[in-house]
Amino acid sequence: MDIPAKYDAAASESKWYKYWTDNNFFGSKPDGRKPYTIVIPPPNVTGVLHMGHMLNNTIQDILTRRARMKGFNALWVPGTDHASIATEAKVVQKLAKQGIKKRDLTREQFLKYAWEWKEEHGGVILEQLKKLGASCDWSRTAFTMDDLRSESVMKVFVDLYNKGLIYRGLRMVNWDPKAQTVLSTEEVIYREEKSHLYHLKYYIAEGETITPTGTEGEVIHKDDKGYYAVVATTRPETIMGDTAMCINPKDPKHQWLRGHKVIVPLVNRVIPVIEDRYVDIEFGTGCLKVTPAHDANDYALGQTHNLEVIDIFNPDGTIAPAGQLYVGMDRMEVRKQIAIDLKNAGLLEKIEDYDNKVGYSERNADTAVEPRLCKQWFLNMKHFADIALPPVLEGKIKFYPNKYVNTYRNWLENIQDWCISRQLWWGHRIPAYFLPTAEGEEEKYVVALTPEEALELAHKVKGYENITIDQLQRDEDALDTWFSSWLWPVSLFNGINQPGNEEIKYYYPTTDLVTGPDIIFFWVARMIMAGEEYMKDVPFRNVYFTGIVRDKLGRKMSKSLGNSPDPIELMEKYSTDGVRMGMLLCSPAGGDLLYDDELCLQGRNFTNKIWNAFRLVKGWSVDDNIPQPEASKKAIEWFENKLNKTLAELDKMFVDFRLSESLMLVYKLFWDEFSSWYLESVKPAYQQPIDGATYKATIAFFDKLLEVLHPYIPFITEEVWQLLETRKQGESIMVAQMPEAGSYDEKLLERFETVKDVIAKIRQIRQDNGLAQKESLECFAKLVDGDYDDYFNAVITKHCNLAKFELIPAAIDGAKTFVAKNVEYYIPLGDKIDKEEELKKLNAELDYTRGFLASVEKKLSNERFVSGAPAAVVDREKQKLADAKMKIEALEKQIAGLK
RNA sequence: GGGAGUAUAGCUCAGCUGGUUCAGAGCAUCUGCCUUACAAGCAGAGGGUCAUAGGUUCGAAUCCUGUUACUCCCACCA
Repeated sequence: MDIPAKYDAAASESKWYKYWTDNNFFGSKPDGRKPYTIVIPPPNVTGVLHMGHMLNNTIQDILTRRARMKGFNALWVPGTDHASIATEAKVVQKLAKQGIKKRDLTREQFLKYAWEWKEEHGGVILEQLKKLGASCDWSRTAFTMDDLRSESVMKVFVDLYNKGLIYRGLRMVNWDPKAQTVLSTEEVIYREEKSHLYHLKYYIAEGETITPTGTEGEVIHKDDKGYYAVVATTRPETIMGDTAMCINPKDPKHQWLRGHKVIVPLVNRVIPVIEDRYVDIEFGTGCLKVTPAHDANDYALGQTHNLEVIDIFNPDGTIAPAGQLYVGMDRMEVRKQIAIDLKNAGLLEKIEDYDNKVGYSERNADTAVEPRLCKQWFLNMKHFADIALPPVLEGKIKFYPNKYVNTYRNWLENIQDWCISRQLWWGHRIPAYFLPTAEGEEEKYVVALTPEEALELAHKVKGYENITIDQLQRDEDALDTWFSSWLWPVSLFNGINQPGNEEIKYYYPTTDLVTGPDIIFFWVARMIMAGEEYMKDVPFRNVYFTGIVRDKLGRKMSKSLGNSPDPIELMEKYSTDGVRMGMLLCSPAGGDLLYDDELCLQGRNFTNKIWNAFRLVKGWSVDDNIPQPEASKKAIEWFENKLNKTLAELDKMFVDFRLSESLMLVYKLFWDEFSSWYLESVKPAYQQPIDGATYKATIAFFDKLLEVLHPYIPFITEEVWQLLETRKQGESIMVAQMPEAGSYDEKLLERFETVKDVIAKIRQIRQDNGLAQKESLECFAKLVDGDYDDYFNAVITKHCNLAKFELIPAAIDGAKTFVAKNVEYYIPLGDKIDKEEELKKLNAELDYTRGFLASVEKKLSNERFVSGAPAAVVDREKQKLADAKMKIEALEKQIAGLK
């Protein structure tokens, strides 16, 4: 066979991916085997692959491929998420470029554009996953807005409404003025920002007289215009909505204000001074302006003190007519302008610098969220917290790393109701139908799957017995995207629409979930809720939380920093296998990962190593008539044991999701143990044939190694596996059986470690004396104590090119010498030996050993140690003592001999 | 403000219930080698008061307490 010197990754990748899909190796159907199931965290349908996806999906693919090879019926279900806000924003943006405004379109027209966009850009990310080698069952590709999923969402909404768990309520919610929709509390991220505290003068209303109360520490402001109080605020633009000023009743500074009224600056509205212990006396001036319509805390104050609510903002964040001033201006502009106007009016005392935390939309980082009072749909979360907490606390679901259990519990124990409605069109439209009502009358609605059913329900409402279907007004709002994602593990198997069907029974609960900790609340927790609610069982057994991919300086990867490499380019540069390895090499279990291109290089170098080992083995000619060399026989026995031990260790690591470590383990197995030790032990001399038995064993080992490596680096392993032996059409490493860990002899492995030590020392002597490998040496062994272990001598002979390797009774003078275990080794080099140098070395070792002996003796002479420590520990120390004494004796003899 | 986590070699990390995996791995560095599988390589070497101060113990990287630094999550004082 003609083997190219270089491995052509690109050709191999497309060839084998096609081969796998052509043979439907990724497909899964329920059968008699045990299932292994992963559902993909659905990426945004219009998204592109980033480094986080690379990591996440590499891990999922490793788990899936390994399970498949372990004999499970492995299924990895792919799909995409409609990502309501993000996608709608993109579509709006695109339309804006064409001069089309969303508000000029009907819902149907807009959705037509949105679907076009989805068809055009959707699925790119799935193609990219294919390049990564993802072994998803593509025939099952789902979309959160496809028919089955949509139907599931509707059914669940109606069901939860009927159970009384979904309700409609007027609440202070987080409003995104750019997307013009409400957000859930989880969708708001707070950022520290350099801001200002504006100190504003609120004059006491005309006619009010001030009498100091005489309280110690009282602060009364007065100027030529009268008495005034100072309010510190970060948001002067909201003063038009002020309906009270609030002080702490215990605040000594402001006792004089009690019971008075003050005038809102510029607006000139007279508002009461109210008292509430909520106000922090120490913060700012201790005076708080209360704007019930635009701050959650102020709203709560307004409720207790029965304050008027003046909403001064339009949905887009501009000032509404109710604000009276600055009508039509954007809130941020108003903030600047009002500061100037206040100053000019002498109403601004000062401006202080202040670090403030401002909420932003998670999906829309440049627009500050505005607290706003409006009517929305909510899901009662108390019930869901109650059913979702036990499975995690009891260990029915395991989190890796475990620390997230705390995070999870904390969230569930302090949960707030979930605002599930969004003022968007791209999404699942809420199946609620409003009944016609008179102006000012309370709203009435029914919830049903179809307009027809809604009409039936409406007819049962008193006074609506005769309305027609046209009079029903369906709610314009869509549902939060996560309201469909939370059903994912159930809806993918149609478990909502067709409970108890064959697929849901077989695949549910799924096995592992791989995702980022950033969506533990958004998604993981809610899937557990939905799973428990609808399947009465957990949606998955294990959740593996990946870290966040950072650059090597520890910064988050972001578009704006430009420190995020393009995954596709990486795969082209380092090969897909190389990048997969690179991702995994830097992902410690439970920590963030500091990504560096160097790691992909290391990965690519590894595939090259495999390729070269393959070239070596495949280059051998086999002669069944020559006897098997002793060295080969022993090396095979050793490697067999080594392999079994490693396989056992590997199994353990996978149980604990220690994937990065597992890769390092097999990396070393292949590179060090197999290539450097095993192959060098069995390698025939140049252009000499290899015996049949050794060849067969070597191929078998190689085979197994490839199989073990396949989940990590699927392409090169398939390529080499296919070439290593004649394979039948339709065979593939990805459906081969994963080698099982057999028994192994720990003692034998330890003995071989000594062998490595001896070989290394002889190599050192060669190097020190400039002796080429071609030049053969003689080596003599002298037993110091115990039994002589010559089991692997043939291996030593082979590695070190020894012409003679014998056991002798007495020391040899004037030879290079070293001690390993209980044997002294002598290598006569004639006059080449440098006595001075040798003595120096031996003396140094002698000194060290004596020091070591002293420390052991000290320990053993400590009676408290001897009596307190377990017998086994004491025995070990005694053994150390004996070994050291023996070694000292041997060294002393050698030194004497040299002299 | 509440909580969680981390601190071990230049870098990234292992080191579980204290004692032979006790000071380790990979990468990087340095020194030899173009030795017919592989220079994208081979053979070696150096490098750490285990953040810090105490404590428990015969014995601590490991357990406990304090301190410091960093990271993350939650809450949100205008």
